[in-house]
Amino acid sequence: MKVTIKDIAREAGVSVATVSNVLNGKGRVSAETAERIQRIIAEKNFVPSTLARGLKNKNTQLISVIVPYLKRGNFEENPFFWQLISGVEMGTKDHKFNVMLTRVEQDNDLSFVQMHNVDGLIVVGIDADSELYRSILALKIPTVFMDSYIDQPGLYQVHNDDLLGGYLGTKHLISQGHTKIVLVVGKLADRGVDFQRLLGYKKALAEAGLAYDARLVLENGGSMLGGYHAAQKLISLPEKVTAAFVLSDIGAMGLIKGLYEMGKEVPADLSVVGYDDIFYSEYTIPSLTTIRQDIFKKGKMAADLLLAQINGEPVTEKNILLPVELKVRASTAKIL
Amino acid sequence: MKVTIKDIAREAGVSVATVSNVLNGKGRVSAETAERIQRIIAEKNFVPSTLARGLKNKNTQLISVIVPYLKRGNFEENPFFWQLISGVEMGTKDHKFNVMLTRVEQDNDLSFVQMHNVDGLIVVGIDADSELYRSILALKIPTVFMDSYIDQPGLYQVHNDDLLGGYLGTKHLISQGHTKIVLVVGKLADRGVDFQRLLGYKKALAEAGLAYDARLVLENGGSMLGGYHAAQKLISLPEKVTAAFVLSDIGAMGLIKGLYEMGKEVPADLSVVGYDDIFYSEYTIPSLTTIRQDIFKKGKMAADLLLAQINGEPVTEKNILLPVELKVRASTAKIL
DNA sequence: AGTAAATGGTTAAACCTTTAATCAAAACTG
DNA sequence: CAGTTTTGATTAAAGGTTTAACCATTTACT
Repeated sequence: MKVTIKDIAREAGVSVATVSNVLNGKGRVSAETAERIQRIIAEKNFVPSTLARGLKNKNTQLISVIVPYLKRGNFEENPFFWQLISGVEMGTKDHKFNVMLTRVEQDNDLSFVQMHNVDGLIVVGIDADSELYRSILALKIPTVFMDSYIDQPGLYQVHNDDLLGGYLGTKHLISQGHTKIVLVVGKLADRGVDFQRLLGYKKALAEAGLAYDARLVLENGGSMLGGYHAAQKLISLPEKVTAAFVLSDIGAMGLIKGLYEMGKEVPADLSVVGYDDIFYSEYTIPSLTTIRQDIFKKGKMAADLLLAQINGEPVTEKNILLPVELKVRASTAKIL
Repeated sequence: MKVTIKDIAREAGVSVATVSNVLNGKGRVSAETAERIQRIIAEKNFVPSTLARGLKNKNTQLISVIVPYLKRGNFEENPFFWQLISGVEMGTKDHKFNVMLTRVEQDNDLSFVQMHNVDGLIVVGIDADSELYRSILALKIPTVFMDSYIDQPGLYQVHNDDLLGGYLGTKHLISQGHTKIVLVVGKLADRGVDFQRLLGYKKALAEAGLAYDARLVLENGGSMLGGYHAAQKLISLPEKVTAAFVLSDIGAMGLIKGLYEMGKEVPADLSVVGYDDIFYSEYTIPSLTTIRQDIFKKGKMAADLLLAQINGEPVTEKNILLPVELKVRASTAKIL
């Protein structure tokens, strides 16, 4: 059936310990023996069982990406997550690690971690105030948090510079003469990614001597449909706004669509800035001005950081802040 | 450290065998004892190790989704895959199975299957003529093929009715008066998804008494960029075409963008039909007429089929054909 | 030559479960 | 009451690998 280390040992006329030693480059084994064993391994296409290994060593070469529960659709809809996961997969592949994808529902069931002896966790966008967060910490296994802004020293975290992103997007609009700028956010909290971007938004306003108006901040615009609905809210605002900064590209797409259906043109009637620079942003009509964050790279970074943590390697910086960049395209224009 | 079956046994004052028995509902154990053990298990939050279990039983509650190598970007770009995987994840979750995501590169390295003792495989869009396909079969583990149209009885396969899809999209355009219809495909082969759709395209043409013209079939249009380039090819065609049927929504988005940049309007100058009905298709401008396939459901179906296979349950039909549907939106219009 | 050190291995226990085989006690039989 | 069946458990082996502790040769040193 399945070829085991025993088969190799028998074939090579040595003990299993010796085979194990050449497998792991440990112990003492002569060059010839090692070579012979290697040859037989290749010949018989032997792959050591991670199960048996893990049982002994407590490691499984398996990490898990946890995406907190989002209502169905939202998750699949946003390429952001997929690019991220793709980056993680890429980052682990070279190190012979595999990635398990696990969507944790409201029950916060993390039993798969113990079941599969997962070596480490990458957690995306979690609230430090949640039950899930506490459960994850209780696991006491190597973990990297992404896009979570958890205010606790010692944690491994990866972010893009969201404050800067919020600032750049807003500043760009201001530089085009806009003064009434709607900010469309997913969920407003006193921490997290959107909060940081809001800080950047405020900073840019303040720098330009513009007053911050909380009524211009529209919530629940994180999804396509959310952005679409935000269009109506935006139109019915008492003051006349000339620009919108939507904190996700898919939200921006929804918003533009909503405006379009109400006869408003982008950017003629309203300038729109998105956030993320997903693949589609270049291909929408009009193409989307947005804040670019290298999502793929972020995923890869998180993987690197996690593997370093798992292998007990020292890292210079546990808290990584990646750059963002303003991509000016066709959805924003100077005010007349 | 980690709580094991031994800890439970000690606490309950029984042997580990007894604990194992209540865990698996086997053997004979009195109601009281069983209850006491259950209580302690819950109390101590004990989860049996899949590693140890798998070592004994040869099953790991782990399946893997294999996406054949695609050039980077293409994979993350197409929400199709993600919806699919999301469906798979959903389909396995209830059965306490977990999903490993594995991108197989050109090296066709499937060693992770043996390493992790993966219980089953879901393979997306593979060519029956490839090395990878042969390697997968050689594994001799439960497998479901999706979107592969492998002409071999006994295999578990899931498809949408691609021939019908090709037919419906073409017929829709013909019904609007179009006679010169470009077909933009990913890769033309003598089998597979695109081939089936091509068959449908031809069928609709034949039915309408229109001649099939191979020059109207444009290749390499499966990605966004591919669709974008297809726009130029389309324009420079000797005959004047009035419609395009692009066999992926993202390709259609690219095409529309390409046309737009060359001053051509959709649907005024050219009608466009896409394929897949991904999330964005409703939000593009103009919204995209497309062939809807329930991708999420397809993923879930594949998962169900795989689990049935793994558990040795009888299935009535190994070869599942799911329906497709024409969604008429704004990117197609009657010819003047 | 006699001892010490290096070389190339082997043995056996451990990791955590499952399960077939076994056993003792209790509950039935007639 | 002696024998049989049922009940409720236990023991021990097995699954594939790693690794510390050993051991027998060979080589090096004075």
